[in-house]
Amino acid sequence: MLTISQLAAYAGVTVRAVRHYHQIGLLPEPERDASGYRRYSPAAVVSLIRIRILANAGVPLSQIGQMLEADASTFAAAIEEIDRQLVDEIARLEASRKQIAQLAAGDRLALAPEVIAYLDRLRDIGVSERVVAGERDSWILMSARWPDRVREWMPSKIAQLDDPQLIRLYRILSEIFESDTGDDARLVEAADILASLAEQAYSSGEIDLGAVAQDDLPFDLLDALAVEADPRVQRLLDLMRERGWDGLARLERLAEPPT
Amino acid sequence: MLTISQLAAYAGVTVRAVRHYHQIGLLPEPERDASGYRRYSPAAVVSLIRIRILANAGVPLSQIGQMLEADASTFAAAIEEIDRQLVDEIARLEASRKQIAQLAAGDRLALAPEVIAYLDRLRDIGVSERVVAGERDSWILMSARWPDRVREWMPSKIAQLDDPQLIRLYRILSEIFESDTGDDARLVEAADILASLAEQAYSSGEIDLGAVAQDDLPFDLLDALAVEADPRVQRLLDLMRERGWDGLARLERLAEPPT
DNA sequence: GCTTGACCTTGACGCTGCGTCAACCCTCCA
DNA sequence: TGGAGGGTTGACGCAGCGTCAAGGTCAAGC
Repeated sequence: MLTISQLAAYAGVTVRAVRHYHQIGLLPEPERDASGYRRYSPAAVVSLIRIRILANAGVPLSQIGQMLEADASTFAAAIEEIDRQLVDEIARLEASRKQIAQLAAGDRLALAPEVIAYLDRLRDIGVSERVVAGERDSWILMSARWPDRVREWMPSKIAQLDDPQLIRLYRILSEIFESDTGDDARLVEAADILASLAEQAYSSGEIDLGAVAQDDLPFDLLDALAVEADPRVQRLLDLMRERGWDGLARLERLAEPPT
Repeated sequence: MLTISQLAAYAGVTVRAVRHYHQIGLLPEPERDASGYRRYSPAAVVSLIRIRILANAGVPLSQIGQMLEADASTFAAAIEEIDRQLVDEIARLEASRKQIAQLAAGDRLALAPEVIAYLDRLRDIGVSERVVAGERDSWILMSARWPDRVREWMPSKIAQLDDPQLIRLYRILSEIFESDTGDDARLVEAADILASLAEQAYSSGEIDLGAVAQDDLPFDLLDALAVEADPRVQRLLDLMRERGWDGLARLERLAEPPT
């Protein structure tokens, strides 16, 4: 007859594990000796090892009991199911590794390389860090909402940065938000350029980001984010409304031009 | 300003998860409105998404806070560590899949194919199912204790089954344990053969399972297992002692032959 | 006979990342 | 004004044990 620690040692598990198996009814409680100690027969070692074989194979403890009693076909089906779950879990971890590799590859926010390129391009044309940070946050939101489509959109966004009007717009915005003064004339100028660009896009039938913009991620959120970062953005929004446009991240023509 | 459900929806997580992040201090609690509701700024969406990016990459929540504040090299080191853990975990699951494949391959106890072959061989030479089951349980214990070495030992074990004396021994044992009578003459015969085989092995310098037998897995356990399966094994053990041998699973010559 | 150390007992909390009630309050809309 | 659909805190549950806590027991040496 064996004590619990001997049993555990033979089977290569901890005493605590054995007691746990008793608790959940996986391994039957043996008789106790006079002092209340559990006393095990050698056969218990075999039972315990069989349990561990299944547990090591990834079978949840809650299923092991049934599996040890099951007939061959039931057993095989259960095994297949467990294997499917293992495959899924492995796939999930592999996906995590890819994510982590992206993070390690310099970019701490897992933005697509195209977005990184876009932000770098902004810096190249003289856009201030503050404005770039605002753009970055916006693209973080966009990437979270449309992780796949963002990469498709970037080439045209990058191409647009060749437009001298757009470059001028970004530079003005940089100057405004780099300074602490409320330079309203600059804001008006920015609004004019923005309205002009919107007009061009509208007449050429170009609809910035496609139909996705309709309902799903309110572009209002992006605007609100910008306003929060710098309240002067609110003034810019107002100026745009005066010019017949609603929003900023996504411009929409107002139904009725305000009086 | 956003409610908690809007925040959660934008970031693609559950409300419960957001509250959990508050609880563990990962996401700062926002101001409450007059009725005690949490009200979030748009920037909170970005914070939350950043948290999720790391979490999805397999970073434990407890580390995400520090990682978001860490400098580049600390961050990189942490990433590397996480990746190592992911690799380990994947390896563990792959190992489980191998185990499971073995189980699916017909053998429900994960015995090495060599052991299965040995047991089949026993059946072929006419050994009864009961005795084979006893052998199987013994090899389950052996495999648990020496998972790698068992496979090396089997070829010689299988070769030994060509010995007519051994075949005869196994057949006698089968007859004994298949019948319900206490046929002592048969037991004596078995003991004689066993002693003779032990003598041969001893004189040829063959030490059954090598030095492993010394201390680690008491072969007494195997003997006790057999006695438990059928008490008549005890008589066999006694007979062997009379013949100067101790044990059964592993025979050892007694220092002093009993009087 | 006494101490000491190793081993046994039950009971309970901790870990991870939330899911899922429960019981109650707030807001908005028909 | 009533009901649906938000929000709030608090608590338990999940898997598989690890790890105290607070004792009782056993074998050995003095």
